[in-house]
Amino acid sequence: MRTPTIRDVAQRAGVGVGTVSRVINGSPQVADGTRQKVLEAIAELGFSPNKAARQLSGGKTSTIGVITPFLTYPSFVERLAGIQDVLDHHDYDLVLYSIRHPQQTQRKLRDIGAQVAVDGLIVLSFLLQTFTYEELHRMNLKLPLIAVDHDPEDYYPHIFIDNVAGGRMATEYLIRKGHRKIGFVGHVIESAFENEAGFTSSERRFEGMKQALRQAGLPVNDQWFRFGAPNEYSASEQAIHILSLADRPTAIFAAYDTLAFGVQAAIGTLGMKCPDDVAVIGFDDVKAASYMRLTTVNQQLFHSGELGAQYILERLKTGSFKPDHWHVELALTVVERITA
Amino acid sequence: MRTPTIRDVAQRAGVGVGTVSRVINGSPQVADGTRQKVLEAIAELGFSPNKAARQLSGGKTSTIGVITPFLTYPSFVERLAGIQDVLDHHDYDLVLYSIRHPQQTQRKLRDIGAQVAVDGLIVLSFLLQTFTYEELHRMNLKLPLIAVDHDPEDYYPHIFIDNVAGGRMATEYLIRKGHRKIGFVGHVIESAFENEAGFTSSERRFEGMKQALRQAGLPVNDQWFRFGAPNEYSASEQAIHILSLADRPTAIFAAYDTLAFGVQAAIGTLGMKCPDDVAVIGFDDVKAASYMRLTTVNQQLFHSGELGAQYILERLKTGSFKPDHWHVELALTVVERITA
DNA sequence: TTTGACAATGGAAACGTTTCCAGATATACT
DNA sequence: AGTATATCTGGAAACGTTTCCATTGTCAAA
Repeated sequence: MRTPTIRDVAQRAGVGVGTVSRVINGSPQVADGTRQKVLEAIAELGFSPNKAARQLSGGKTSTIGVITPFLTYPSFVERLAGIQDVLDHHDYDLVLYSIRHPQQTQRKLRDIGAQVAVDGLIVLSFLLQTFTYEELHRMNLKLPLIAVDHDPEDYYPHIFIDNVAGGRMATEYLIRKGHRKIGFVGHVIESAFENEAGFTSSERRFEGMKQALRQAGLPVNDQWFRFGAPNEYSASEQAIHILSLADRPTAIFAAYDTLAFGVQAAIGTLGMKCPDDVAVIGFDDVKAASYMRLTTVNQQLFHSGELGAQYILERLKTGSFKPDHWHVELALTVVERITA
Repeated sequence: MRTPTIRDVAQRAGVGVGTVSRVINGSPQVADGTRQKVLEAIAELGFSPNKAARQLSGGKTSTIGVITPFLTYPSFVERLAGIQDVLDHHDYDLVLYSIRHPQQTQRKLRDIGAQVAVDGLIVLSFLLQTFTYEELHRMNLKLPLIAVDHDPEDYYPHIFIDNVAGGRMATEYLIRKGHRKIGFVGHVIESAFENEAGFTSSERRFEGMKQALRQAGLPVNDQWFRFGAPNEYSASEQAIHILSLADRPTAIFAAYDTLAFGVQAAIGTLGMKCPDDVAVIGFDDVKAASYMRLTTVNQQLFHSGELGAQYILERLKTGSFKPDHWHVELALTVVERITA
């Protein structure tokens, strides 16, 4: 048997299709008795409105797109979870776009806009070059857009953190703990993709660290700063290098928690003890960090996703972003656990 | 200016809409010259077919749904990445459904089917009760379905592993390494959700372990087996309990890598060394396992996602699943690193 | 030249909603 | 009773494709 349409419902309830549509969409313009009949018919037939038709006719998709570069970074996933969570509560679907090559970005965005497959777009932990945002803005893409974990320079609303300040906080924490010789393990910008995409949080955090060091009159020793690929393994290698130096730091700041885990592993490998011989502080406060007892800088990953979804839904409902929601900075806090 | 429609393209190219449609869909029934004209018009106008209209008319959505219970388990994410990867190469979109309460499952599935929002569904690491599958089957849901990491008892095609055998492999590996006293840290089925959902890989792996133990004539000591929440922290607590026993095991098998990380942490906390005092083996071979140098059982997470997507796409193209693709068991291998 | 077969093309109908306008009915006021 | 007003309802048009059928043009064989 065919899946029932709105017309079947109308017939069964003995009303017109318009009325059924009004009931479905919660219009107040329906008499209670009529609404009741329609609701019954809907239940009896197990009717559920066809999404495509709805979309074609009304222009609404009940779908939000999320566009992200790498799926597997744990921080991305936590943000995604936050988004999914609020979308789910509002009966919105979430479609996931993932960009592999930066060249795709333009085309993909244009396609998404043209196909009208989503009502709005969350640009997650992304990394459009600013000029792309500018172009987007110029080509007047109709799609509401919000950036999470990136700063599109006032072209679009965004939720972001101050990475430089975060780097300072982490460093100052270590200084307060009595450390004078502090190292850094970060992410080198190597691949064309990451570079073009503007993947600079590691750099910014490092910048903050240097500021704090200088301000405290502590040594800024280039030998203690190493940059590699963004995974535990590489971080571990960098850390081993640093810690094998004759004159080695007593604490290491890792640009991401993932890197901090690698540093911890390195400390074990070298037969040292973590808080005692070398302290470690990370950045992000990924879920695993709490289990690993890593002292780190919390940046409200999950919440950033929630907020992004919330704001864009609100934008969809009211027609515009609230002025306060154009430039939302999330607070950072040092979470003290056992590694520093 | 309005976004261009197929009609605009037709007009510009001086042909009929039917012809444009044929060009878009790669029909061979178009003369080369005509095709050329149409292609040019498309490029000039920046036309991109409207998805909703296409869907409504043709019944195809170019979208695959993925339905999963918990977004944040790292193993789910890796599978998802595999799916995303092949979908992307075939220009399919991926929409993510996430189920919070098992009661939703039925309704959600029915909705997804009725709304015709996706062409096919990948039931990921899920956990429908078997009876749900049976019901689904009975209600003759038109949607092609494939299960990844779960076994819907021949009602639907599925990609799965033999968890019992995996548990045996892990245990036998430890035995081969000379261990005689082996503990287990697993996942207790506590919440109604997980229970109904049939979340039994931990149990099955434990079953395999007991088999191996018995077969080798080794002690099956209930004191060495502990079950808790599926996170590092809980695992760490369980491990501390086990390792504080006067008569303690020399090796621990953790049901998931995540748990193994907790066990490793516990070992550190207790001032023991990992391979020497207590060996640890995990299960899953999550990305982080390699960085953590965890010895574990690899179950081809990413590949399972790829396969699921591949098979369902094939099903969409050919109209049916290949017989070989109804019951696909993925091979398991012990990956030897440093923790055991 | 005629016929038949076939390739290429145009365009109407159909897909299932929402929206808008017109009509019907009920209510309130004079 | 008559009129104005407000509420409720029915149904046609529109959304942008795909698909199918009819038509035209071309070529080969008779």
